Amino acid sequence: MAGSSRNLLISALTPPDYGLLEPHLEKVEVALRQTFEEENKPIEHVYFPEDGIVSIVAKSRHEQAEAAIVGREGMTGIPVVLGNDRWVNDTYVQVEGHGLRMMANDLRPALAKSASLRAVLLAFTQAFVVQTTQTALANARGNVEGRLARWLLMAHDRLAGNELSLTHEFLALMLGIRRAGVTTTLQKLESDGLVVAKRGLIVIEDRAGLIGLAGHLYGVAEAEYRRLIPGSEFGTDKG
Amino acid sequence: MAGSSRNLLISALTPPDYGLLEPHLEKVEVALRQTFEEENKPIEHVYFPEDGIVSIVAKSRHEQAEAAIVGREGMTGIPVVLGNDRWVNDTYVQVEGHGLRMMANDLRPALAKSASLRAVLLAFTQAFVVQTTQTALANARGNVEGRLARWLLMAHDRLAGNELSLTHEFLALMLGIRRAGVTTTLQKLESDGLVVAKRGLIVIEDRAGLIGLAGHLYGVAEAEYRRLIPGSEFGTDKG
DNA sequence: CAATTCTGGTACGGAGTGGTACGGAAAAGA
DNA sequence: TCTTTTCCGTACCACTCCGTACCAGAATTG
Repeated sequence: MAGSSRNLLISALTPPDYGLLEPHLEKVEVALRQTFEEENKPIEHVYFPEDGIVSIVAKSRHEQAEAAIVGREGMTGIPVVLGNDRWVNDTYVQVEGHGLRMMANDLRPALAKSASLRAVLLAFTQAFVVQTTQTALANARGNVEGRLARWLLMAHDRLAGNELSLTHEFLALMLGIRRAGVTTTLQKLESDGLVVAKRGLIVIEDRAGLIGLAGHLYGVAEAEYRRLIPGSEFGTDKG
Repeated sequence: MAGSSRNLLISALTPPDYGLLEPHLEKVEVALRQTFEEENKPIEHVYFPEDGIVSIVAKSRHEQAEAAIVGREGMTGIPVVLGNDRWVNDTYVQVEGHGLRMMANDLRPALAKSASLRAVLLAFTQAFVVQTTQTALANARGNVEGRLARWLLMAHDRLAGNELSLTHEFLALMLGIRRAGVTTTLQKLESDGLVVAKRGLIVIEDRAGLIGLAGHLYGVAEAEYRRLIPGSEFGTDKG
């Protein structure tokens, strides 16, 4: 409504709330693997992506797996919204892009002042929680093919085009599976005409086909987001 | 501090905040499979367990898997704390017990009034989010043995004694695995002296041994809880 | 242009798990 | 007590996926 940003949270703010944040928002480009949050380090900035994808990764010793991804529909810095300054998850850029950044210390007083700002950011927090619970479900019940299809769809929702620039190795790390498993599964998808895979690049060709493969693993979190942040058609369309 | 409840959130409230809630709190017994939250139905009550375990289950069509459990360290009704009235996850009693209940409609004005109440409940929300992300990690990387050990430990943290009354079938549903897988894995644990399993009953015998089996899958979420809700030794001790 | 690193294709054995099913023992109900 | 239901022990097969490894082509660096 107010903010003229491609970020759906910013654009969902009322004019007064946007006015609270606007003086502190800074347009930034973010590079691959740039880190926003690290285990038990104070979070300095929150980030509202306009393009690109950020991964929230659950860790434990040397094991890791992605719990959620955030793009132009959301923000990083959930702990700040929840009144804390850190958590144990890592948050870093998975697909480079640009967006709006502000200091966590500037967000805190704005949150304290405006209940309507809290409402929007806590609504997104709920959508985020649902996404992590759906990831837990997908990891428990889904096979590699379905989980990969789910990931590609979630990435597709958050990108401007159909091209996705990342390596098999990184994708395997996110899904918690073998790199070779990503390779062979992508070949299967490619032979079915759903994607085209090149070195460091995956092109989505048949979104409907991917939805069929992902089946029930995809859609619940996206519908919850649309319910919580009305006005956007996130996940139903491309843009 | 204030509330004389076994529930750790209630007892972490300041006296004024406890005073806000106390007129609305109602002591209740909850029975197995009693439901607090269902997909897209308005949440009527929030519940602060004093004993027993509540499961938060992510669903999608006919697939389901547990995303988190809540006992006397927490509460149900996360969507209410986040300013909404429903979500897509089911929440129901996994191990019967008792606790304190209040109407969601009575919690909302209290949350609006008291920033310090919000702070406590949002801090728990963060601990809850971390638990779901750790579940996603465990489901992605852990084998059945480790995931079962993790579940038993998390249940043990939330129960008064060492006895856990539930069936293999139900546990399998929660972990998203076969019922037969639960049976054979429990036998393995029993032959190692970690648990004793009877019909509809599991007795924890060797907590340290279970921690060894669960390895890195257990502990991160519990440490985050202790950091966020200080004063309790949740997870480090029994009681 | 040469050397090195990165990335992806392929292969093999094997452990783990799913799907399924049957029967018996324990508990609940008649 | 008898019947029915619930719950658990066990078994078999199939198959997915992991761990690991090697190599080749692409990209990057010197």
